[in-house]
Amino acid sequence: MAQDRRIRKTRKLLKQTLISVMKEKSIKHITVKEICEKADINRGTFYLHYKDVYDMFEQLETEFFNELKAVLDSYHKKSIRLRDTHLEPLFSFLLENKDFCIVMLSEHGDISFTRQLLHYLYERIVAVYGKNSSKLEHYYFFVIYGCVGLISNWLNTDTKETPSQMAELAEDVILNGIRKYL
Amino acid sequence: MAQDRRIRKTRKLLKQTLISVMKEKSIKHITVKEICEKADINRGTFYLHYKDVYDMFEQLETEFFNELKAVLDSYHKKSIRLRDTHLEPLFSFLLENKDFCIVMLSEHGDISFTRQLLHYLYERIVAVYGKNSSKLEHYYFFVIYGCVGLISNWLNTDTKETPSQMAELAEDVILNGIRKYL
DNA sequence: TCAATTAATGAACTTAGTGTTGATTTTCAA
DNA sequence: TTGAAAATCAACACTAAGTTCATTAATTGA
Repeated sequence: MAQDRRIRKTRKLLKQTLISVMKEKSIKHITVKEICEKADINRGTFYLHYKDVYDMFEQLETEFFNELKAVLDSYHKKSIRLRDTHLEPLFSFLLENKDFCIVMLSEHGDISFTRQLLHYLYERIVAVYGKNSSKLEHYYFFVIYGCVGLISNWLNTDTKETPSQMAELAEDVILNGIRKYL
Repeated sequence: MAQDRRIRKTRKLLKQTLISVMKEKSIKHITVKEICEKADINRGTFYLHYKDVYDMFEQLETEFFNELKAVLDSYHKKSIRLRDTHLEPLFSFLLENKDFCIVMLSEHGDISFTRQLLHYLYERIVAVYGKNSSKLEHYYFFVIYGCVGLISNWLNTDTKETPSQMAELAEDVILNGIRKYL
């Protein structure tokens, strides 16, 4: 964490402004000039912290995934069930960062956020179940993309379910499919 | 389809060039200038056809999804099985457009392609199984994202399986989950 | 094959955002 | 309170965007 209060305040303000602007328009049409004007921060100051809009975007991502990793690691081995060790804390963390996640996963976001989330889930599932056949690999991809779909739909329908309910639902569909619901 | 041969040739060349450049770098860093130089086409000519790089990108997408829709509609009701009526023709069409799909779904692509593909699959699944509870809605999102995951992994691992094999695999994991494979 | 039409080119131009610099002011931590 | 460092401000050169218009080349259909 940055020591100097000025640095903390500047970065926080720029971050809030970027997320706020992303609610209205796509990351690809956002300029450094616009962010700085809305944040009322000198454009030169922006360049003291970030190379460009995408560099800033990536730094926010990195921050987010480091936090996520720290949270999930703390749940290590307290229980045997997937839903307790991985799914429930995952959904809880996403709920805490709801606004951020919604814009990042939306059509205004960048493909790299979704891909990093997928990559992260992939690492987790391989760590738990190992890496065997190419067929199993296909299933892993199905499941991790599927979870991102669940997450996206959950966040965009006012998170009516609790993280715990979502974890149960996710575990069920991962393991048993949707046959019984059709 | 455009009548004038000059128009057809110009657009085809620009399309090939864009896809080729996207193999090396992300859409967000590609300029009109670069495309035109690589295609050896006057920059002014580009603006006769497209507003900007993203407008071009969107037009290619639209073309692609119109074709996909036409293909899938032709399989209507020939069989009762999901894998025959939807999955097999879907995988076949994607295989035919492999190069295009790989770059569009890659980290060099734009989020809008993935989202349009998801949107399209969503419409299909709702058409087949209807729209009931919010719980079922969650499952739909799980399944359609899951399919995109399967597609992405399949295309990026040299499409070792046939479209028919992928259709069977997809149907199985959608309906029954992955319990038996762990 | 010819004539009318229309697409593509080339050059010029304005506009807008980028990224950097250096001097100056403000804020911070110790 | 003071020295250090962050933020500001104005100025700068640079690059790509997007438009205009006169000119050249290619196409279609009669």
